[in-house]
Amino acid sequence: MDGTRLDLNLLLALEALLAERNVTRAAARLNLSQPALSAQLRRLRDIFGDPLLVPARRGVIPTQRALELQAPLRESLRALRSVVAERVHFDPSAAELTVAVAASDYAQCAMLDRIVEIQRKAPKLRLSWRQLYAPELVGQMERGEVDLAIMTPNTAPKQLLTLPLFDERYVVIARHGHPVIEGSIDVEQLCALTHVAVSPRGGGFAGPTDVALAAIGRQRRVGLSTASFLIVPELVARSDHIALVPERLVLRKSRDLQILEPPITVTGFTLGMAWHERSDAEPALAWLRNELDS
DNA sequence: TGAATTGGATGATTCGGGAC
DNA sequence: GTCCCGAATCATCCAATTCA
Repeated sequence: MDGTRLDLNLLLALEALLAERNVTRAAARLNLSQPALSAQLRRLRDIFGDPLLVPARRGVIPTQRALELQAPLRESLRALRSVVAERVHFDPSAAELTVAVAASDYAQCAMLDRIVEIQRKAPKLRLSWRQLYAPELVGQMERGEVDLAIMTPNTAPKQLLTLPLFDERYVVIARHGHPVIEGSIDVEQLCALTHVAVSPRGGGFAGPTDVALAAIGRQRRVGLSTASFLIVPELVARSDHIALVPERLVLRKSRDLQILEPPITVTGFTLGMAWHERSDAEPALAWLRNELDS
């Protein structure tokens, strides 16, 4: 390899090519024309003495050498971006930008206080919430359609960087004046009453509650499945149904609902953030992540 | 300061492979 | 066989940089 001919732009080109696996899209990502990036790829091949990316059915696929380069290249560029970013001062009070955040409606609800505080500190910051769909998240972030995702880190795509924010637990909710439930609930009542369940993708009737019940040889009846978390407290408040929901969803709902300790152990979850390496050193996004984590 | 070099853009073309 | 897509290449031009 002839290292004297290597410049940073070529490494950025290789990074984009490895991420997109398509010369045309990688060129668009770098704001270059396809022939210009093709020429950079030619120089990279010349320098590394390896084809690096070879034509495939759709786009290009990396050679073994290119795959070996991918991780160290990512780390090196990340370090370089950090060095540059440290010198850029971000002023939240004056910053005018729009940040796209993917999250479930529960996650939006859970982060409400922090969002209000962030918008107080950065009044010109516009947050664009969009529905979280994990399988498309990496592509959305690579295309710049999503800057940050609020999700459980263990379900985040492996290509993304993650940071846990807080642990969440489940509580049982029932309406005040419920004919059966008053102040507490036992396993018999939990299994006898009709539940409202959330299935973000729609149509599902099983969740962590069913896993916990199955572990003790019991089951429940889900009478209503909804794709939205936010509607569940309202449904429970207006019916004799009950629900197991993340605690932060109903923290301010005790006037309308009884919030009860579950009679079984339902495994909670960790809510966190996920973001793409390309925005890791972005000062505004780094500031936002730091605020969400505070 | 002007020539040489470098890198990128544009437009056109070729080539290979897949879909129909 | 034809069409489409994507990669690669070529010719030409332009702007920025380097160097004598």
